[in-house]
Amino acid sequence: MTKPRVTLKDIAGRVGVHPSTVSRVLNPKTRGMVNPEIAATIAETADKMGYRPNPFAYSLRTRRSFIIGVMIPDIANPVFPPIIRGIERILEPHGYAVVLANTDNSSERERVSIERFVERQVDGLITATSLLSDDFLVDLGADVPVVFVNRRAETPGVPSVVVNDAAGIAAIIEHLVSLGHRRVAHVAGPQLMSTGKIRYETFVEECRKAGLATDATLIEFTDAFMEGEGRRAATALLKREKFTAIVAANDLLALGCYGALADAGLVCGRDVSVTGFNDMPFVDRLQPPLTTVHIPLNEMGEGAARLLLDQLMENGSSETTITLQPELVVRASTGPAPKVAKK
Amino acid sequence: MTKPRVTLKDIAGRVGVHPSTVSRVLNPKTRGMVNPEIAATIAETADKMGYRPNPFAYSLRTRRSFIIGVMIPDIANPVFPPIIRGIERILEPHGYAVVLANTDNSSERERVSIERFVERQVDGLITATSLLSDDFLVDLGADVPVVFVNRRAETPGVPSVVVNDAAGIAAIIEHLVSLGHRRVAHVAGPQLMSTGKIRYETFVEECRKAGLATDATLIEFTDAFMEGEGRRAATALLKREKFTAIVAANDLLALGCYGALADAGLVCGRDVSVTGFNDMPFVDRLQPPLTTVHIPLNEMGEGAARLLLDQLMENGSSETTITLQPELVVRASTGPAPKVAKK
DNA sequence: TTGTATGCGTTATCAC
DNA sequence: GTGATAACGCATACAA
Repeated sequence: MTKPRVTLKDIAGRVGVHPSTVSRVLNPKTRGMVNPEIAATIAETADKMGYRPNPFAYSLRTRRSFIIGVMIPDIANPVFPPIIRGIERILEPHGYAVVLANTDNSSERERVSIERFVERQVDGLITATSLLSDDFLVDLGADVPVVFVNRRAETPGVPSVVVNDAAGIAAIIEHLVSLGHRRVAHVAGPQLMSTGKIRYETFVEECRKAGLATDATLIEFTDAFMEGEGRRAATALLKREKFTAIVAANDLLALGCYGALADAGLVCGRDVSVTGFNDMPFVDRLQPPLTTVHIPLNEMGEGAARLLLDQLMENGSSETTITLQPELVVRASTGPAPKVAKK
Repeated sequence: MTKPRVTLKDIAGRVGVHPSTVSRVLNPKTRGMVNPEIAATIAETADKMGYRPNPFAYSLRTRRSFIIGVMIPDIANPVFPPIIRGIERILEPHGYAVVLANTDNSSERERVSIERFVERQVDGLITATSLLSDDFLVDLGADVPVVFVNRRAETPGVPSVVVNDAAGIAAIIEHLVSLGHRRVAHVAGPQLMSTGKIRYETFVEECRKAGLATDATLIEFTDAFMEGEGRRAATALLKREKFTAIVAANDLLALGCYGALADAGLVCGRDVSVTGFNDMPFVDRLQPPLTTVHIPLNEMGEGAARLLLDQLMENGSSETTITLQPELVVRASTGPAPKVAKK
């Protein structure tokens, strides 16, 4: 039942040459070294015998695993599957397999995941998480190239692919202003994450520019980009402030705002407008459909994979940071500011 | 920069023993063979030197990769992430890494993915896809244990974890009957998949038992469990039949039905009731929230992982099939049958 | 152009 | 109990 695998030696014996000759033929880079006729014979019988290179032997020899580690907070967050597929689409044709690690936004789990990746000798690492410092991620205690996705690297020279968060937030503010909103609250993301920080800072800046209310009490920070945190934050805001719209730092937080509004008996999109960020799958089917900023998740994954490949192939990696443009998508969760700000 | 990895030989040299002794100490199974004192010294210096076993050398020797392949149709389908996390939760503590393959419901891609997995010498395979025949999956041309998840294996003795589809469909029919529905349509899944087939057959059977209309024209088959197919099927049904409810074979198809109803100017849950299957994430937030059958996705993944571990550890795998119980979740997409069936 | 020899880092089978 | 040695399958520097 367990058919023993065909090895180079088996083929060599069959053809009557030395295993190293077979090795040369089967390796594209060295195939030119060998007599074309005998090479053809070897290739043919290798094929006939169903030869499959032993990845362990290969890796042991070359120290290349052809495995890429991808670290994300949580695959159940709809933002990540499209990114992952983008990564795979680029990497798979090059022979790389992807191993995922969910960190659940725990720096401890990030650390452990990285440890596992290094043990497994991954050839590269793409991380969409952002708790650990750059230093830690960049210097893994091994020579592993890293690419950040959806997170800006502080260390210069470290490749990353991000969206223009500032432009997205600016578009949201402009949209809300055009609807007549003057008091806009912000459910801010974790300030340890570059996305949370930039969106927050841009929010403040754009409100100021637009002449909107800038009370610090209109802002509530969260510990994680998760629905529960969004709900908590929005509830707190509703308790202490008056406003007609909430800008959430991402879709999941916006979803939490939906919950908080429902709790308070307010109608989202009429009493209070809500905006998200990311345009993750299915938010167009929510109740009400979410006004948000669309970001090209697939392209982000593809870009990250390409940046990684650049490093792996030692190409003078021309670009180091890819910045993608977001796009405002207006749906029913935003509407004209009510004359009297509810609660 | 590239610190060379510490090897057994390095440790041996440091302690003054032979590498094989170090190997014995570092392997739990053979540690008992060696003098406790020297063993302690070795373990200590190994730790101090930051020893990490080389997985390639280990795998080359033992033919175990500690990698499990997981084949799914599409990670962007919200049903799968919870299953995957369930799998990882069980497998990770045992040292296994998971490599995913998306097949996009293409048997060709399934074939290629399996090929890749076998090449990479995965220790086991979990598949949530269902296009290829059992024979093909079970006999991979290598000695790789397989577990099916969310698919019933035809070949006896092949482990699988499934839900009681029949019970789920029966609960839906009972629910609809209690709401006064008499003409119920079915958007059936692909009949090549066990879930599609069983749900269809149960639908027919339960309608008969309940005395509902059983016209064959009330049923439309789809080619894939995808939103677009659901929309197409529901549109076709609306064109040719009268009914007050649609039972979709899963949530994604139900989502397609939403679209078709909207196209036809009908209000889901009032004019026509719609039900799904799976209770995938976010369907409780749809417009309207979807009445569906909840299935324990996490447990399915965990169960599959456990069945696989049973095979990997050569435990006399006691059970071979795990059947989980589904649960009807009533939401706003179902309501009382309107007096006059809207087209 | 091809064969020889060696080593990648382990585990396992021998002796001692 | 421990050391020596071979072997896992491959790539490659060197020799021919």
